[in-house]
Amino acid sequence: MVKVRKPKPLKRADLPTETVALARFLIGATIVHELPEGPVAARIVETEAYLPDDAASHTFRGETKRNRPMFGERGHAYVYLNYGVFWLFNVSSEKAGIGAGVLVRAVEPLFGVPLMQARRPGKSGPDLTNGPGKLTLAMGIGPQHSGLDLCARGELFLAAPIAPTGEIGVSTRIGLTKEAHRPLRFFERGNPFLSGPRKLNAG
DNA sequence: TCACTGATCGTCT
DNA sequence: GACGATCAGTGAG
Repeated sequence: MVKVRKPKPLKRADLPTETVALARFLIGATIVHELPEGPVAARIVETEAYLPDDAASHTFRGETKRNRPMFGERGHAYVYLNYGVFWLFNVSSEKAGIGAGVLVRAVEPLFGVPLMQARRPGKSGPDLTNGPGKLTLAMGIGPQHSGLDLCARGELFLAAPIAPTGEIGVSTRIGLTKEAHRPLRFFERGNPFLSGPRKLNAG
């Protein structure tokens, strides 16, 4: 009988206290979600940093009811509705009182792939999770998780990498109209689950 | 492989 | 009342 050890949440003390450092740190880390149907887990392969002085960030104009989680201690979830259609998943990244976060843009499924496919009918392979709206759909992440502590053993949390992380590439962020020139997107080079145009993934 | 477009709605002005 | 950290589908080169 093989015992399967459940992954433990990352300790908050292990997370970098600065947004760009955290965005890099999270590449390769694991997202675990205990769905009612069973557990799903995935490896983060692409992130974007949204800084405190960043006009592209939701926190730029100050704290509101919606973006409050981004002003919390690092390691909390901020989930919001984008274009009225998709939920996007972020991790708060600085000390309490400073509004900043890291957007998770793409993941590589590790466990529970059939459950993910059930949530994205007709999709398979990279198409399952290679975008910020796709991965929340596949993994069942939604508004009910906004504000959740991802360093605590709950239904949704972050865990350490289960495999070595490849070389990290850097590019400009995707889909922005403001501050689009800043090199604040990070990704594992060569990973097939990356989002965005091919040329951005060369860097 | 890239460019373009419609869908859709909570949040803030 | 306008906007947006997206996606899927379509059509051109």
